[in-house]
Amino acid sequence: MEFRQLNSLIALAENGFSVSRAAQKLHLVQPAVSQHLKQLEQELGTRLFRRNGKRLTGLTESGERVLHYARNILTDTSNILAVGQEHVSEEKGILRIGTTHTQARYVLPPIVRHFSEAYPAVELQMLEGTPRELVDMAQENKVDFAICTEALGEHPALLAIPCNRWNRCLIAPKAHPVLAQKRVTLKALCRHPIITYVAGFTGRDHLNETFGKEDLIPHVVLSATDTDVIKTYVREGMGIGIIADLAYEREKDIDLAMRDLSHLFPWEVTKIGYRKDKYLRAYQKRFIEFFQEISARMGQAAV
Amino acid sequence: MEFRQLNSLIALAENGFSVSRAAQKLHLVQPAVSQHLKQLEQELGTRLFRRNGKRLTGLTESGERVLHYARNILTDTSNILAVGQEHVSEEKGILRIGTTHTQARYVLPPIVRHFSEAYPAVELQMLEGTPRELVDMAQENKVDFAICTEALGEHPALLAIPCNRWNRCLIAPKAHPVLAQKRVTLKALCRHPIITYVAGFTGRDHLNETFGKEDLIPHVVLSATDTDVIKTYVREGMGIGIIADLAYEREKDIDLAMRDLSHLFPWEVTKIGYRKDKYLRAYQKRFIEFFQEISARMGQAAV
DNA sequence: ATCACTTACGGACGGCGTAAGTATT
DNA sequence: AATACTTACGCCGTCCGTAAGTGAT
Repeated sequence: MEFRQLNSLIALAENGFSVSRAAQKLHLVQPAVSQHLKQLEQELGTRLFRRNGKRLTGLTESGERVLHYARNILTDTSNILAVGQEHVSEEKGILRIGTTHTQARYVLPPIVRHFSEAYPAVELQMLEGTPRELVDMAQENKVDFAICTEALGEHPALLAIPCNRWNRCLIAPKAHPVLAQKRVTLKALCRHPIITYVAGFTGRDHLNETFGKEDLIPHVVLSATDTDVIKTYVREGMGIGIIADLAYEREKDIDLAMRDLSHLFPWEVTKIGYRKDKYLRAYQKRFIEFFQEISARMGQAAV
Repeated sequence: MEFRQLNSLIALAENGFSVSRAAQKLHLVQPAVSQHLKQLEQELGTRLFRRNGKRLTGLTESGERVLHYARNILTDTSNILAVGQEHVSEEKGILRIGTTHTQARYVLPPIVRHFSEAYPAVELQMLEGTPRELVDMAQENKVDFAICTEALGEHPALLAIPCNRWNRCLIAPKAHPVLAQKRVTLKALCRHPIITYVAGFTGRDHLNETFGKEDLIPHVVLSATDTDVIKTYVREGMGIGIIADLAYEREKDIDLAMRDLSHLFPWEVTKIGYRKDKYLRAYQKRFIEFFQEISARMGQAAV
C-alpha cells in the first residue's frame, strides 16, 4: 500500500467518482490514477467501488471504511509535515479559515487584524461556504478551521471550541411602526414583512423553531445568506430585518433603528471546529485564543 | 513522505535506536534504513534524532511527535488491510492476544476453546508479558488485545472493556492453623508467612494497599508472577497462599483448603484493551463477547 | 460520435543491495 | 580491532506519461 493510492482514492471520492477529474486535481494523468485504484483493490482483495460498466459510481461498504482510514492517514501525514514546518519557523506558515459571510464580514476583521500584526509571516486564506460545506472542508482537511454557528459539534471527527455568543436584533427604518413598543414581541414581529437569513445560516433554524413553538408564522418576504443584503432591502423599505446583533454597526447603520431581541430567541454560539486528531501549530492555537479574547471584549462593549 | 520512511522510524524506536537492528527487523539492509531516516529528516527540515557522533541515541521533541503520528498511520494501514481481509473471508485470520500467566492459565482456556470451535480458521497467537508490557504491545499494534487487570485504562490511546470480576482467596494445606476461624481477617493473615504475586501482577498492588490502610505489614516470604508456583510452595508448607479466586481449581486442588477473602480486599476487574482507533474484525468482536459471556457464567458457578 | 476508462509500452527516476570509507567503542 | 553508520555506485523495479483500444451514453 502506498500513499499515492490512498490519495487517489480520496481525490476520487471528493470529485464525484470521476477518475479524470481526480487525476487533474492530483496533477497526474488519468491512467495513473486508474492504476492506483486498481492496485489498491487488488492488494486488499476486495471490491472497493460500485461500478456501472467501466465508470465508477460510488464506494462499497468496504470502500467506505477504507476511505475513512485513508483520510485519517492523510490527516496524520499533514500533521507530520506541520511538525516539520513548526520547527523550521514557529511563526511562518499558512492559516486556512473556512467561514460564513456573517463571520467573515462582522466578527473576524478585528481578530484577523490583530493576528496578522502578531504573525505577519503567516499567510491567511479565507474561504466562504455554507456551514454544511465548512464542516466537510474541516473534515477533509481543506481548511484548518471551520468557523460557524451551525452544523459544528454534530460531526464526531471534529472538535468544536465555543468562542462567541450572540443573539438577534431587529433593524428597521427609523419611524417604522414596529418601533412604537419599547419591548418587541414575537407577535409584533409577525405583523410585518420580515427579511432575514436563509435556512441553515446564522441561526435561521432556531429562529423558525422559536416562532413555531408559539404557533406563529413569520412572514418572511426575503431571505439572504448575507447581512448586507438584508440591510439593503430593509433600507429599501421592503420589511423589517432580523439579523445577528454582532452584524449591527453602530456608526455605519445610523439610518437604521435597532432593537435587541435576546429576550425572544435562544442564544447562539459561534464555534471554531477542527479535526480532533489535528496537530495545532503554535500560531493556530494563538488564533483560537485571539478569537475568544477579542470576541469576549466585543461582547462586553455591546452590553 | 513514504510509508517505508515511517516504518523505519518506528522500527528504529522499537529497537533501541540501532539502525542495524531496525533494518534486520524490516528485512532490509542497514544503508536503506539510514536513507529513509535521512530523507524523513530532510523532507521535514527538522532534526528528529538525538545523535552521539554517527550513532542515533533517541528522539528530539519533534521526533517524538512525528513518531506518534507515524504510529497512528501504521495503525490505520493495518486497519485498511484488515478491511480487506474481512471481505476475503470473515472467518479467517489471526488473533493475537497478549496476556498474563494467570489469565492464560485459568481464565482463557474455556474461552479459547469455544472461540476455536466457532472460528477454526482463525489462528490464535498467545503472547505472555507483564501488564506494562502488554499495554505497550497493544499500543504498538504487536497484539490485537491486551488482557489483564493492571495498567489498562491508564493509557489514553487504549480502550479497556471490562470483562471479568474477581477477588482473592486463601489457600493453605489442610489443617493449617489459619483455617481454624471460619471468617479470616487481615490480622490473622499477617500471623503467617504469605506467598502471593509479585508487584505489578494480579492485583498485588491493591493487596498491599489494603494491608497498608490498616497499618498491617504482611509477611510475604515468596512472590511469583504465576499461581502455579504459589500453589507449589504452599503445598511444600512454606506458607499460606493468597491467589486470585479464579485460579483455585476445585477438582485438582483438593489437597488445598480454600477460604474466600472477598470481604477483605477490593474487587478487581479484568479488561480487554485495544487501540481506540483499531478496526475490529467480526471474529475479534465475537471474542470479546465470548469472554464476557463465559466469564460471567463462570462467576456464577463460583458463587 | 464523443466521453470515460482500460490496456499497452517505453523512458526515467529512485530504491535497495553491494562494497568501500569513516567515526566510535 | 571490531562495531556501527555513511557514502558511492549500479542494477532492477516501477511509476508515470503517451498512445491506442474498448465500452457507454
